[in-house]
Amino acid sequence: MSNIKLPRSFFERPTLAVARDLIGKRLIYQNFSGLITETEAYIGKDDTACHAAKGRTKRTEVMFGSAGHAYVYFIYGMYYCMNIVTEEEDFPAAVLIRGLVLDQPYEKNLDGPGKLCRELGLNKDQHNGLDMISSQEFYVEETHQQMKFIQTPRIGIKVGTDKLWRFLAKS
DNA sequence: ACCCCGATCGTA
DNA sequence: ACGATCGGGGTT
Repeated sequence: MSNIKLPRSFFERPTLAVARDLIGKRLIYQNFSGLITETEAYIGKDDTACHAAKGRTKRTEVMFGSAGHAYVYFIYGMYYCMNIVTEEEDFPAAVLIRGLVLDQPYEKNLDGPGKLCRELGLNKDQHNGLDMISSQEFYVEETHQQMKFIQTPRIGIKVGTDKLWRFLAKS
């Protein structure tokens, strides 16, 4: 069991590679920990499904910042979704964390980005913009799980469904 | 000041 | 497959 926190260089890579490689890594938040089982990539201004496609605004600002920071946004009047910023500064991109299997209670499945944030208590006020590299209670850890995965179109969006930018662990 | 819609969820 | 839900992002 390695306790190696993923370094910023892990997130400063192409977003698709980060989204793929996050499958099977362990997300740590306070007393919660679990394996990431589902991710989606949102990549730059040319990706019409990406919030940053409309440009740099107050909401999307963190996506333009440095990699390894949390981008947490509010949606549907009642849910939060949590992403990790990727790539170089000023290139707005992030990986949405859509699925997590908790270690405790054993293999509790958080399948869905809203459920995941609700269960962990992640929200915009407290967590948007947090640096997941310098934090000691909110970060991603290396594992040596070799999880297989499949790629599919992204879920719940009306545009950009032509891209296979969703990564899902194979069970 | 306001309008409109959404990177969802739960139930059917 | 669909309706509930409603805050706030982006624009006026």
